[in-house]
Amino acid sequence: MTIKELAQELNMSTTTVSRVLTGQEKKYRISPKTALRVRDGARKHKFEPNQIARNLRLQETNTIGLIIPDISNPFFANLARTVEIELRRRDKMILLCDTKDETSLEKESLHLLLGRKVDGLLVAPVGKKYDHFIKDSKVPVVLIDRYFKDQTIPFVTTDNYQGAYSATKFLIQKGHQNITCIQGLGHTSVNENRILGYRKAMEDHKISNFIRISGAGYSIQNGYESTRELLQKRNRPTAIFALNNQIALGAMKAVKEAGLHIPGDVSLIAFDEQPYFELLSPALTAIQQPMQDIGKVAVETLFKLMTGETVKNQMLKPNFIERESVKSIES
Amino acid sequence: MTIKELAQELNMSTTTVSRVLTGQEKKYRISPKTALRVRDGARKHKFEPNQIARNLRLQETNTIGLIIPDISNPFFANLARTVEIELRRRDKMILLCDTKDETSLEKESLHLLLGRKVDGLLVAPVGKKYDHFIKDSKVPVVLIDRYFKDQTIPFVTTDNYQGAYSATKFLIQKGHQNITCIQGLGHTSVNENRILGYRKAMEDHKISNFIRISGAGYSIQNGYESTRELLQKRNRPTAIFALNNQIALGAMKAVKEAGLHIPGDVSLIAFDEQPYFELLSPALTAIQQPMQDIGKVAVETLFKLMTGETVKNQMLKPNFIERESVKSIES
DNA sequence: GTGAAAGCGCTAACAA
DNA sequence: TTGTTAGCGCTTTCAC
Repeated sequence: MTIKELAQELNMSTTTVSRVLTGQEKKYRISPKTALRVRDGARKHKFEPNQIARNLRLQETNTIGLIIPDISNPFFANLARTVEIELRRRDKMILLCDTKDETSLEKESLHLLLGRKVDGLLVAPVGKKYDHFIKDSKVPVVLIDRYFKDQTIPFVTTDNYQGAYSATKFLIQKGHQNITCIQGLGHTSVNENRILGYRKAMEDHKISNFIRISGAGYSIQNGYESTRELLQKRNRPTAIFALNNQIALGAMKAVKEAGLHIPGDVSLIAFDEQPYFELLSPALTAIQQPMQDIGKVAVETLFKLMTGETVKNQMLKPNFIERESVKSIES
Repeated sequence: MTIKELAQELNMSTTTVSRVLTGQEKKYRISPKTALRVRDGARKHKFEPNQIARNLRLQETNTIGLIIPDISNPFFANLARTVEIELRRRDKMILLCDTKDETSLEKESLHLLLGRKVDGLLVAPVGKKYDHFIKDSKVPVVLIDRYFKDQTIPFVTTDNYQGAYSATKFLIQKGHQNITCIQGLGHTSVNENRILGYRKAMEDHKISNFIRISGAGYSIQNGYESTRELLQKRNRPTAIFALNNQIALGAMKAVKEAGLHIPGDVSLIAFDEQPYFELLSPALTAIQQPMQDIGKVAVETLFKLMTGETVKNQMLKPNFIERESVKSIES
């Protein structure tokens, strides 16, 4: 059923029907009687306005594109959930794209979304290139988690530098010196800042000779393989700093398979927190990101952008959770 | 830039432009020269056809609605990922709705999606009511994970009965009798079938007097609270069967907090498999669902439906993974 | 208080 | 081989 058919049935113009259905009866002083008839008719026929037609006419879709690297990574899954809830409150829907951390898929997603005339874009970019966001995107976009240096696209993220610094410092204070980082994707801001924090802590404590960075990729696989290699080294690290939850998982697996123990043989700290970390063997010491807040603030920022307000970048504070995966070393 | 503007600039009709841009130049025998000019012009101006207008005209949106109860549950996050990949291959996009397992939000989502004229619906329903899917949905829908008995909406799911039966049988063969189930949402088919499998195994082994079902909800919270209660009982179970991954997590947490041990004090089996299960303390014995297949088959089924083919329901086989969370009891 | 009609950007039937 | 035109379903300007 279309608005035209409904109007015909009620013997009035589509204009009138449209007006009451979009809540403008006051504005146009439509008689209560007419309004009632319209509403009744609409209900009776279960009339649901065709949003596509509406979108075309109004030049807005009430749809936001969400571009993330991996929805099966609990970090992003949780983020997606918060975003969904926040957007629903504002009567917007999500078009979801998973880029598998591939720039080509990211570009494709961007154009697909732009073609569908989304009103805004929330994106955790792959991070390798960003020209497409600068040049092609005519709609407001806010970056989540990862951002681009020297670019003006607003972002909301965790203070990764700070988080990594305090984790590394914690290890050092426990007596560790031979601390290796297993990193995610080297070109992402997230990774860079975590590395920077790690590096700075090492330098501040005069052990920059021990700085080692290994691996590439935010995956269980990478954590696993990198750790396997590390464990075979002559000068095996006493502590591993895994730069996300997946890497930490892979690292644990490798240690276990090697017949070694955490923290007895190696200590481990993870960036990211997950509900099951406290149940692992041993319970994992971790840096928790304020995920709820990230999602909330990102949506708020996007809406400000869409209404032309000025926005500022947000760097939210992480939270250190000490558990059992780090051993004290006597010096 | 619109197709009209582009056509004007090229001094030809929108028809011609449209035809070459939609790959119909052969069909209409458009001269190669013209086709080339169109393509060049489009590239030069970065023309991207307005999909909204296209959708309105074509009466199809190339969009599929995905309705799930909780995207932060890794089971559904993984499902979403597979679905995304499969749909992208077919040039469709996902509109994502998270219902928080609330029927009201599910209904709302359905109408929102219908209003946006999605071409099809993939839904893991809350399961309490389903009238809205039967009556209101004019587009093809396939149910994932959960389904409705006595209804004709096609579904793809795991053989939950079978999975639960074999898990229970496994426990019994290890000498357990006092086995309690912690369930998810009682009204879901998933839950019912798992309970049925559990029940049948208990009955087949003449220990139906030990049948106990506790809890309500697919959450960590529910697993935690239910287990706490169970542990305080005089006749505490020797084994717990957690009906999903979240419940299992909560159960482990409660056992740990009570100062007890798995499997020494209680054995535990989880429905669902997660990458970290093997790293928990102890490694969790689990029933693995073929998640990739579920997503793939669901998308295939939906497409058959959309092209008018006949489809049949699918019940995929689960896989039992024995690890360390079950103790043998001497009789 | 209500309605006629234009137009959002595209495709396709029909015409040439 | 190309173009004219109607129309997808809605909102809104302008007119009454």
